[in-house]
Amino acid sequence: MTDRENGIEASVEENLKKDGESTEEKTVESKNFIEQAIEKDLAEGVYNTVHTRFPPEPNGYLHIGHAKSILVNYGLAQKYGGKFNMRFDDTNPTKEDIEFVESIKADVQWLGADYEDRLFFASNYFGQMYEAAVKLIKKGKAYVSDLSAEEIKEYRGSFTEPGKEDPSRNRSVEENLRLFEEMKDGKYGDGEKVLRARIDMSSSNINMRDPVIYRVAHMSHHNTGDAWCIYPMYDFAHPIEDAIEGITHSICTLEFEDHRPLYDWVVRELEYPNPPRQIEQAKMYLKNVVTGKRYIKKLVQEGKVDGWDDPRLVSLAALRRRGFTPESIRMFVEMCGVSKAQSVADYAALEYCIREDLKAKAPRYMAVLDPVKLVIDNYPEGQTEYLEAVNNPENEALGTRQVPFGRELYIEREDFMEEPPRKYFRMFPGNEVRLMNAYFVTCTGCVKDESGRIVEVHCTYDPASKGGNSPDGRKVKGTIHWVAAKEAVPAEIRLYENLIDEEKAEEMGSIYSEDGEVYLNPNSLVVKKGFLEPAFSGAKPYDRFQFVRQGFFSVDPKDSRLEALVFNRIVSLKSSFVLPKA
RNA sequence: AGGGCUAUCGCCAAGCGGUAAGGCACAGCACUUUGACUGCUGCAGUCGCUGGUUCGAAUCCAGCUAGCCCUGCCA
Repeated sequence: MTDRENGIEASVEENLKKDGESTEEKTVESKNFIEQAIEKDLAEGVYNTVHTRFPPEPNGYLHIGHAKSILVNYGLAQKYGGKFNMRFDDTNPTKEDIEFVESIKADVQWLGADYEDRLFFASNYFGQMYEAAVKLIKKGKAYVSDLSAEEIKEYRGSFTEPGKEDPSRNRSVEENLRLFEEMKDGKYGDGEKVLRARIDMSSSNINMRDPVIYRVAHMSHHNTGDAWCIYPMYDFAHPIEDAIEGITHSICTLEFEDHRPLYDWVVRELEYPNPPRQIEQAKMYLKNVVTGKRYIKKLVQEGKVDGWDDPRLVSLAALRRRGFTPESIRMFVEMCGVSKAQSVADYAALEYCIREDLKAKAPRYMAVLDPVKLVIDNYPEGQTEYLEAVNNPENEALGTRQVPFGRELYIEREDFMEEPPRKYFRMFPGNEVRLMNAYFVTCTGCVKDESGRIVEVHCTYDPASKGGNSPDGRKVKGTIHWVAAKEAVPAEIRLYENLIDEEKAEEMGSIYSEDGEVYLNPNSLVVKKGFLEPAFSGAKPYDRFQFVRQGFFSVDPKDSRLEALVFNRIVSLKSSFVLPKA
C-alpha cells in the first residue's frame, strides 16, 4: 500500500514537472476525475495550491457515507501538499446541536483526517455574510421580499413554467438597506421577510429564480447565542465560507450540481479574487444498511438497537465500537473509488478491508463459543502442562505464548459429530485430529444425557505428537481449537449479522416497509457464553483478536469489564466449508 | 413535462480514436498446525440501444432508452 501511494506521488511529481507536455508514457496509476480537474487547474495556474474542507452541518451522527467525503477531501489535500479544514456549516440553528459537533470532531479525528488548528464554524462568519448581503443589495443584486413562504413557492413557477416577479423585486437600494437592517434588528417575525438574490425568475434552473439568501429565525444559536435573528441560507453562505477560508476545490455531492451556477454567481458578484470552485462527486452507499436518521432514531427509541453506536449500525461511532479500524475504513473508501456514477458498494468489500487490516495485526488466540467438554482418557488426571503457541504466524513480532493444557478441555460443539457426513474431517469416533498447538487425538466416542444431547466427547492422545506433529510423519486432515477447562476464562461473545433482513428487502425492493418500518433480521444479534484461553485475560476495550477458525473480535467498550469480558464479532473468517447432507 | 447528471463484468472502477486495467465477489487447483491466509488458474469477442463519421469507435457525431437529482424561508 505504501508502495502504491509512493507510486502515485512519484507519478504526480513527474507529471507536474512535465507541465502539460504531451504524454510520452502513460502512468500506470489512473487518476479520478477530481484529481484530473485539480491537476488541470494547477497546470493552468488557476490555483497554485489545494485547499479542501469537510463541512458537515452538526445535526446528527456521521456514518460510513460521510467517511468518503472526509477522506476524499483530506486525501486530496495530502496528495497535493495542501491544507484541509474542518468546518461546521451551522447556518440553521433550528436543526443543530452542540452535541453533534463533539461527536463529529471525534469521528473525523478517529479517521485520521488531521485538520491541525483549522477548525472553523460558519457561524463565526455571520458578520461577513451580513456585509456580503449588504454589498449585494447595494449592487442591486438582492432585495427584501414581503412574500410569504407559500407565495414565494407560487411565484417560483414550475419545471415547465417560468416564475413570476416578486412585487418587491424593484424596491430601491435605500429601502432594501433599511428593511434588511430592520430584519437584522429583530423588527420582523419569523417568515415575515426574507432577503432574495435578484437573478432570473425565468431561468430553467429553479435555483436561480431569485433564491432566498437570508431568513428570519428568532432562535438561539449553539455558537452565536442570541446575537443574530437572521440566518443565511446554504446557497449563499457556503461559497462565502469557502472563499473566506481560501478553499480552492469545494467538493460536495451530486445533488448540488444544480446549485453550482448559484455558487458561481455568489462568488462572482461578491468579487472574490481567487474564487473557489465546486466539484460534485457521487455519494457512497452501502447495500442493505440503515443510514436514515429518522429510521435509526426510531430503532433506538423502540429499543431495537442499543443506541446510535449499536455495532450493527454503520455510524462511525458504531463501526468504531464494533472494532473496525480507521485503516480499514480508509482502505474501503480508497477501494470504492471516486466517480460521478451513483453506486452501491457491497458490504463484502468492507469485510475484506477489515480482515486485510487485522490479519497481521491481531494476535490469534483460541476461544470456544459453543462449548462441549472433551475428555482425554489417557491423559494424567490433575495434570496441567503449558504448551508454546505462536501468536500470529504472519507476524513474528507478536511473539509466542504459553497455553495451558489438561485432561479436560472445551471444544466447539460443531467440531464433533457422532455420524459424520462425507468430507467431515473434524472429531468423530475413530478419527484422529490435531488439537491446535497441542497433540494428535483420536476420538473414541461420546456421552449423552437422557434427552440425547451430547455432554462429553472422549478421546485418547498420542504423547509423541506434542506440539501438533507426529514424529512418524503421519498426517491428519483436521485441526481444531480448544480451551483447557480448568483455566478457561468465561466471556460473552456477541455475533452480529446484518441488521436488515436481506431476503425480505430483496423481495420487497427496499429495506423499508411502506409504513416506515425497517425489515429487521431477527438473528442480527446472537449472544454466546463461551470460554477463552487465559491469554485473553486483561483484554481492554477496543483490543482486537482473531479467534482462531472463527473471525476477528474486539472488546466492547461499553459493556466489557475486566472480570466479565464482552466481545463483538467484527467479521467472521471466510469459509468455504459447508456441512454436506449426511 | 423543463433543467442538470449518469450508463463499461454480480458489486465498485480504469479507459480520453489504435483494438476492454485493477479490486471485491464467485469457481477450480495447490499449499496449509485456522475448511483461514497465501499462490496459481478461470471469470466482458464487448462497453444502455440504434444509426453515422473513420483504415480503425467504449472513446467522436446524431437520435433513442433507462436511472438519479431539482419547484425548503433544509443542508
